Amino acid sequence: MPPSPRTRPPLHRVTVLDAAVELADAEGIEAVSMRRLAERLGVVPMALYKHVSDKEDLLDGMIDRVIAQFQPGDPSADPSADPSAWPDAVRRVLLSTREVVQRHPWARRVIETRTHRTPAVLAYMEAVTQLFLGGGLSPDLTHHVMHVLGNRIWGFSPELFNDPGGRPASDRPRTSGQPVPSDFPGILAIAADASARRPGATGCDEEFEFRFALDLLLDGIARLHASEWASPPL
Amino acid sequence: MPPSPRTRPPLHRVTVLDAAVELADAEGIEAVSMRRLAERLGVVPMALYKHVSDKEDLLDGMIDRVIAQFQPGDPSADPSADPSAWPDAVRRVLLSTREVVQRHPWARRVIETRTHRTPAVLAYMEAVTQLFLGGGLSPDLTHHVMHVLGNRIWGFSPELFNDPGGRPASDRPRTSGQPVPSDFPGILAIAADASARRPGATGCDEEFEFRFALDLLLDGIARLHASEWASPPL
DNA sequence: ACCTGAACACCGTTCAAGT
DNA sequence: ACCTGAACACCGTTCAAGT
Repeated sequence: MPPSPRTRPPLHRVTVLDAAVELADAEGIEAVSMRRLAERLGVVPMALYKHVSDKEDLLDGMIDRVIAQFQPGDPSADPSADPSAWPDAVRRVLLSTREVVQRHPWARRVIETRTHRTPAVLAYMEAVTQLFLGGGLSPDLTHHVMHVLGNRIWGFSPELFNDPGGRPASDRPRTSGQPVPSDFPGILAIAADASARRPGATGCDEEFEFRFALDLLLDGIARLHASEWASPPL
Repeated sequence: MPPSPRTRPPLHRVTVLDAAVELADAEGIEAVSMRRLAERLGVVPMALYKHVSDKEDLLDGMIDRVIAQFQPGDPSADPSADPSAWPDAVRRVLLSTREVVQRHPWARRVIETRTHRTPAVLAYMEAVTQLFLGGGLSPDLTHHVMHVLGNRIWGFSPELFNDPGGRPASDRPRTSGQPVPSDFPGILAIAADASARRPGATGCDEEFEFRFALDLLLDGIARLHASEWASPPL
């Protein structure tokens, strides 16, 4: 039986979000309905709407809770101390990311449908961006690298990269809305570089990014093939 | 007004699937419900169930119709004639794939949720596999390459690669069910090689594949960084 | 063989009302 | 401030019935 309203502590946003994450872990994302979630919390469905504005907001929040578990890299290691250390640092970050995503198998698919840049998403992107910039990569190369990793590894949707500057954006698509806050210097540096490079362009050139990722892969594969490939190589 | 049952030609599976694709293109995948689709076809919702067994089957069929548009490569070019031509051939295939996926923006996300290996999916994978094998890549390297491309480029789910052999598979996950038909020699060669290499293993080592993809990317990025990177390089 | 009608068990979300 | 009840407009799917 559900706990009586008198004994149950009042709901908070995190309580709701974490219960939703638990439910998705246990029974899959398609089991996460407002009604089932409310039932699990011993509450009537409408009670949830005090803590999330609608189901989109619930999903945004669930993803935030997952991304909050990502290790944004070892903060004790100063990347500029040893610029050549960035590949290992990136590898560590992404392998720990993968562990989190494996614990929440529904997360990647949900991340792919999000077009909002929540603070948690921005903070994570900023941390990874700093690894590359700190390693001496140019803002331009870092930008492309974030696209390759974002799309192919995390599942970030391309819209997430659109128009991070604070420009007019009157007829922007349904993406996000709010500009990048100023405490994400790496992301801002990349955005500034991109708009300096292609002045008229808002957002990114998806065609170019796709070809970049593809050629990067094919080039690597060709080299593996040319050398005497024998598994496992890594 | 909907056409009268007398004047409307009888529905066929393709008619239903193509109408669903059109609807998804026009109003997004979330607009594709059995009821809205039926309405668009001038028919009562239940009439659709003669042509698709349920909504999963509808989505499978829609993806089949999209994948059927993929160009499986230029069949007039014999890959073994010029083994070094495979990177260009792959590039052409994937760029044409991308054009199709761009025309159906909902497709990538739906593909990611499919775990069935429909004949169209198999035929496409077979064609790409043959490009690599024909270029002289080992079955093992081809296998890894298909994982990298499948996951990161097409959105194929990892389950799609599981256990393609015709082994017992009594307690296989909910994936697929039917073994690979024998007219996909490239896929079978890869599967045979994989199970010879890791005898006990059923399916693939996701951890290993992930590290493979990641290291391939990081290695490529490091080299771009080391050389004097200046965009556009491609 | 193909389609229909009524029904069931679900959804997300509104509004006005309760404490 | 937080939760509830009743209601609305949707879902996918069943079954038995129609032509």
